[in-house]
Amino acid sequence: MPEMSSVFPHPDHDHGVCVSETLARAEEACGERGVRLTPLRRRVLEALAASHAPLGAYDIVEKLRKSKEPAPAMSVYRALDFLVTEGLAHRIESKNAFLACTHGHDTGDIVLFMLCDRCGTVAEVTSTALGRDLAQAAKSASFSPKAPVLEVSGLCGRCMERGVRRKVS
Amino acid sequence: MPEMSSVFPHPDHDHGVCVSETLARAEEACGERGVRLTPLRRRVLEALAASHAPLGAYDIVEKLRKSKEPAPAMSVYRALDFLVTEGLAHRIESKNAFLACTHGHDTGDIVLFMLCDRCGTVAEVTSTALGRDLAQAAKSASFSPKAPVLEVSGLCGRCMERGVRRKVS
DNA sequence: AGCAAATTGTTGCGCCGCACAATATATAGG
DNA sequence: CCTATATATTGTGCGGCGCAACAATTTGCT
Repeated sequence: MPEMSSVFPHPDHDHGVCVSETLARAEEACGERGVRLTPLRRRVLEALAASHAPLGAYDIVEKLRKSKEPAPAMSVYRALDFLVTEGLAHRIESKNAFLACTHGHDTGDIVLFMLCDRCGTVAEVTSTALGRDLAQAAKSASFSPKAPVLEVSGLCGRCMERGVRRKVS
Repeated sequence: MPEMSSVFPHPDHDHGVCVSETLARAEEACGERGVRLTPLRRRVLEALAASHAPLGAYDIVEKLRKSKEPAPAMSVYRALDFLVTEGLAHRIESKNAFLACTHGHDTGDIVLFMLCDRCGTVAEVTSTALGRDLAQAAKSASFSPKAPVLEVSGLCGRCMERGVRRKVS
């Protein structure tokens, strides 16, 4: 059982696979829980899944505006709320942006986001050690933790080697 | 050497001490670094130090508006930027709010914020274990970390015992 | 069809911060 | 010491983002 469950995606990989897999898992999860993945929510999740860099709400509004069925900002926000609540997407607090959850972890997992300042890509990793220390720190402070926000900005390996500035779709 | 360097402040302690000590350290730090702690910046820091709950920018604007020398929102934002840059205050990303740094840690320390959802108080703790695991996780992902954001919301011990909802000044 | 609940659309307001202008402060030369 | 120039700080106007409140619509169920 590896400590890390994921790393940075390669910039040239096939997004179609991520998108279809993410949507498939979302459909299934919603079905099980008896909540509805409406067309709008599906389209928002689709937009998120097509990017491994976090998208701002208005980035999505813009994407939808260019498509056949635009949606007002408020509706996009609500769809994002839904997706985050259902664990299908994450909110990146330090960027006020959102990210599709690409590898469905169980709720309760401790997730750490590494944000590359240059290419914008995000690695979503789970660390058991981090979770243990977090619990330990909370215990020492008599604190009962609920929603951990663990985000680190920096440079991904690829951007450190090459000086290239290539944004991921 | 304790693992944790600080916990939640008692709601009934003397804020005057926090404020004066924080300002004193700020004066000194600015003097050493050759940057200026202008009256406005000082007043903003003072407002932050008087509260152990994070303050939004407009909370501070409001405080200043009630005082003798109001300041426009933009100026407050700039003062906050300055304070954060100089390590005299922290930005709480998950709340879009700011907090005076009350116990000057060296730059480079890994800091974890525990935010009480009920009373709003924040505990600012440093964990060496957390820092080690964070570095380990980064290494595994070939990631070069820069600015860690570690925030956990939940309930502080005091709020868990009593059901009282008493906001800290 | 008819009703309750959920979802989406519309309006509006407050927060956030950029870009430019005005002012205050530091530095150099006479 | 005084002024001129560069630098740093603060003020103002404005546009974009985030979201609350209410209205309109759709969906699920009987």
